[in-house]
Amino acid sequence: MKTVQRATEDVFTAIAHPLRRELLNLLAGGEHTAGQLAAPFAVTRPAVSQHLRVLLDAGLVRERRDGRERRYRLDPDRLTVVRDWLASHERLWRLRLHALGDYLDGQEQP
Amino acid sequence: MKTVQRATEDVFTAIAHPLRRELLNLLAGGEHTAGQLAAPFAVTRPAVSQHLRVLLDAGLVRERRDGRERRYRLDPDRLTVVRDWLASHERLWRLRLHALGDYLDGQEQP
DNA sequence: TTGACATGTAAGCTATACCTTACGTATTGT
DNA sequence: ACAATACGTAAGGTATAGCTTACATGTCAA
Repeated sequence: MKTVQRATEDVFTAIAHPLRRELLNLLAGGEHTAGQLAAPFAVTRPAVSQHLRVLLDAGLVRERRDGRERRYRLDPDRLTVVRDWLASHERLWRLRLHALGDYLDGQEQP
Repeated sequence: MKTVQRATEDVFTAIAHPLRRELLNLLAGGEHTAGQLAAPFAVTRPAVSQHLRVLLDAGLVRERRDGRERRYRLDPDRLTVVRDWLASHERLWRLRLHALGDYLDGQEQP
């Protein structure tokens, strides 16, 4: 019986919400203040603040205090979790394709 | 004001749940029946069935009826959504690293 | 110092994700 | 025909995600 648990700091959960992905996209353009990040969206500023918290907990984003502002920047290291999962998946899939190809090759020329 | 909406068939949401990722991992090993997919987990069979539905809606998995069984297989095409998002992200980040590198190069040798 | 600003946090509401048990529906074997 | 099998779906409960408004905190500027 596999038991599966979920962590608040889960990267997959963090990138599941479209608004959070938009925030990451903005941050890919460089450091931004909380206000700059909140401005483009229809939701309230506290909502964005809470989304930023999720990204922080997931380790995707770092915070730097600068006077009365807080500047956020991307920390893309933890995205490797996603890339690795994706890569292992594609590797497995490729193996299966090869197996299928070999099988078909065997059928073609008996 | 950017408005952001969420779709049930969202791939990112589908892969957010660890159990669903486990299911995809199993399916990467080839076609499985619903029962085979449910067996390894601590949750009930209907729960797994509902997770499979989410994966179906996201287009990550296909269903084939075979007698009284249903066989599921991976359809990895839609994973490109994730890979593309990741790739564009890494591209942007690489640009930023280059920009930073150029800046530092400029500083080193004034 | 005092007021305006930038921001996070608290409290509370609503929608929904996720689980369970109970049931319905084909399909297979006897 | 009948019982067993392999499933999906319905109904309902509970936790929590995600939003809002109201408030607290720290900083700048006059």
